[in-house]
Amino acid sequence: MDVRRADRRDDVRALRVSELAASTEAAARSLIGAVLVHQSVDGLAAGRVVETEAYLATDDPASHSRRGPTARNASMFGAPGRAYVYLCYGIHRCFNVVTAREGVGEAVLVRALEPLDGLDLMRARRRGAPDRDLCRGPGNLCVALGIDLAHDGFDLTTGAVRLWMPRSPARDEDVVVGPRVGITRAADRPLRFVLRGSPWISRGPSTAR
DNA sequence: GGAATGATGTACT
DNA sequence: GTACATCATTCCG
Repeated sequence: MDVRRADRRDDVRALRVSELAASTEAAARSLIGAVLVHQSVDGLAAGRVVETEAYLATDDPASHSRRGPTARNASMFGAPGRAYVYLCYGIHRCFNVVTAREGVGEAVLVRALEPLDGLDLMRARRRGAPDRDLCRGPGNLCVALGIDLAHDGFDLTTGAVRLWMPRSPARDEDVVVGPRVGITRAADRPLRFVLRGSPWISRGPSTAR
């Protein structure tokens, strides 16, 4: 077990649900630098958010909420500050932070983390992957942190999976904005946010200076 | 190095 | 049947 617990870092503070609601794009930007922690029976694993994408309720044909609630996306329409975890391509899990008020259907997809705590646990969960890839990509980071569909709808302020906000928000010039990746519809909209120069990004040109 | 491919749940045509 | 907010592996140059 790591000595330095991620939820006792002095560079983060508790998430306030109200700060997510103003706009999902703003939330996606402000989540850069946040710390995501999962305390499970196997131990604690945590990483710093370095890549996010906003998915909106209106004029966003790439969003799961575009056609209203279903069994799968129900928590995306639920309370803000909770998790929306879904199965992607029948195999992978993707973790989102619900941002908009109940009934609206907006969320921020977390696409990559810088591993911080519980590296050995992550390595065991990611069997054979190099450290560089432990939390690279939305499916991979869920494996590394042990996040699965059971966490769908979890309250990220009180539950086993928690989100801690950076005390010092990333400066505008340290966040690269660009088009979302891995989608075909609305693929040109600048709704992806990346920590400039981070080596932990999933892919794409967003480490550009 | 890059492109193609298979795995496969959910939701749509 | 087809598309999809993915990833690891295989094949090719």
